[in-house]
Amino acid sequence: MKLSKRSKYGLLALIDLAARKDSAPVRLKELAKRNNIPVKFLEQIFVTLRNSGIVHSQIGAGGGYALGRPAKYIMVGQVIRILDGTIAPVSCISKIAYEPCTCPDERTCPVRAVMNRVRDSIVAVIDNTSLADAAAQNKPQRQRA
Amino acid sequence: MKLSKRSKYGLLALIDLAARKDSAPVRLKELAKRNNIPVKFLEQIFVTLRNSGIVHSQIGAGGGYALGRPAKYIMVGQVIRILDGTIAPVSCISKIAYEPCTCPDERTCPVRAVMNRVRDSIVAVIDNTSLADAAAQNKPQRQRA
DNA sequence: TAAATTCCCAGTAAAGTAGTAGGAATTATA
DNA sequence: TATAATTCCTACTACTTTACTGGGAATTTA
Repeated sequence: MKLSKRSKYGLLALIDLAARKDSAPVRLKELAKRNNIPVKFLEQIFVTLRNSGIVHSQIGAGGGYALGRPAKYIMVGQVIRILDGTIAPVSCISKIAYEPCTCPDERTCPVRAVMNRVRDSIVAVIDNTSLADAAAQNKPQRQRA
Repeated sequence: MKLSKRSKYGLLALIDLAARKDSAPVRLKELAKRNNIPVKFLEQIFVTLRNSGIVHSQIGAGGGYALGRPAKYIMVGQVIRILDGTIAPVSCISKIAYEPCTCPDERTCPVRAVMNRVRDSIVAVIDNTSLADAAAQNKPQRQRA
């Protein structure tokens, strides 16, 4: 049930982008440094994100990355699916990456039934949380003692 | 976000046990065959389950495994934790296997915050579904066209 | 032209996953 | 008591995934 570093790093950097007011391109080096991520690894991650349209890039000196659309329209779930592949805990319930499993009868498989509910509950969170939501929730922390 | 085969196989076999009326020990061979699981692999899994008290075993001819307590008191979540380790998508929110992560500030880390909610939603499902529930829900299927 | 940046491809060490293999210990039954 | 059936235990292994690292080409700004 683990989130890969790819997704974790990707989300951290994207949320960092989302927290900015202007949409000027930000250098990868800066994103990496601020979030304590190996630069070359983040580079790979951002190429993938760019190919999916999550960010767009500006090459050359003074270049960098910016979000491809407003942060409130980029869902955490979408980022994870792009970077990690499917969300489904077992491949036999995935819509985008279905693969049959080895259980005797998929239609009555009780593990499949439970995992279906697990998947739904995960999706309910990550597909309803945008980068903007995520960026907002660490700033105005709920009151504390 | 994947469930390992270990957990999947373990759950399948346990739910199979849970679906039986009598509590006579069942041979591993039979459990493996019925659920299409490599015997030797299932053997390893059941040794772990036995060490955790989920099942108890009877050695020798005519021996086998039986649930350690009634199926309604064994939660799917407990089995997964035993076989796969922690549930938490990131180790920095795990109570049983906490490890610091690399983000600049764990207290305000937005990824951590989202993953906390993901973890809670997963746990809400798997810690409220017993083996008995799982065994029951494939038999009396909700009405179908 | 020089510096700064993204882009692209390849390699790699370590860990995790999903098993296999072989045999010792224990027990029921004939 | 012998035999067959079973669990128990340890070790090994092939494969895949993860998390990087390295080198350099292409592009743009100044």
